[in-house]
Amino acid sequence: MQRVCDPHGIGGTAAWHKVLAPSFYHRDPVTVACELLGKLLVRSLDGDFMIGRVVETEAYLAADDPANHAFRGRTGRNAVMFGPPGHAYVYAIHRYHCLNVVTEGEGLPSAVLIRAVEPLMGIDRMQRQRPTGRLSTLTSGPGRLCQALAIDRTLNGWDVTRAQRLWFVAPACSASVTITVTARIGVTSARQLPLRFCLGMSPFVSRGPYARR
DNA sequence: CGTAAGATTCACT
DNA sequence: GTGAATCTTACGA
Repeated sequence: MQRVCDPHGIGGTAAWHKVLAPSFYHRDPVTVACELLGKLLVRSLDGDFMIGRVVETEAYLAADDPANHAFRGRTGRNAVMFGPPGHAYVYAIHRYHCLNVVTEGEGLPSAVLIRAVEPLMGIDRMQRQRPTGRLSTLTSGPGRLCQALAIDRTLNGWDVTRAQRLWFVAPACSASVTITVTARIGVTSARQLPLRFCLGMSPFVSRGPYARR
């Protein structure tokens, strides 16, 4: 079992966080999307640590999901989704990037989009990449969090189970969470499917009644 | 090679 | 709520 120390004590005193292993991602995207809520996204850059708590995710299914980039087969852009689970699928949209984690594997092109995190650590470093007056708009959106955490295409295909550059951990202290399920944001097809998952009442989500301005 | 579309964000009305 | 910015990717000629 791989572990990483939390130098700032996020998650409680003397916290040791378990790095999420390949088996965590080797499941269906809905399960992974729900279980990623409350986990910590860790970005290591130039010796700095940036950490955010995952508060909003979306699942993109391998079958019968026209909103999935892989719906019409493998292309240069979506190739990572056809690879092993636990790797980052990063793509560009307009001026921004979006971070996904590949799930399932076995040639099933499914993934979970990370839509929002709550900034916990390395906030000064995040603000350097994405200057905002308010903390509530620093990482509340898929493009925003990638800008704040300096995530771009150079991380496409990156193995997020190795605790280098970009990875996820389970906090040492975690409480049970309430999950709100809604339709996905921004997609132009399969708008009805309930595949967006938010931590209940978190003000750091991108949209919804609890999103802070 | 040209063109259209997009899992976004921001400024503005 | 609406529209523009902006740029990569996909696809057809």
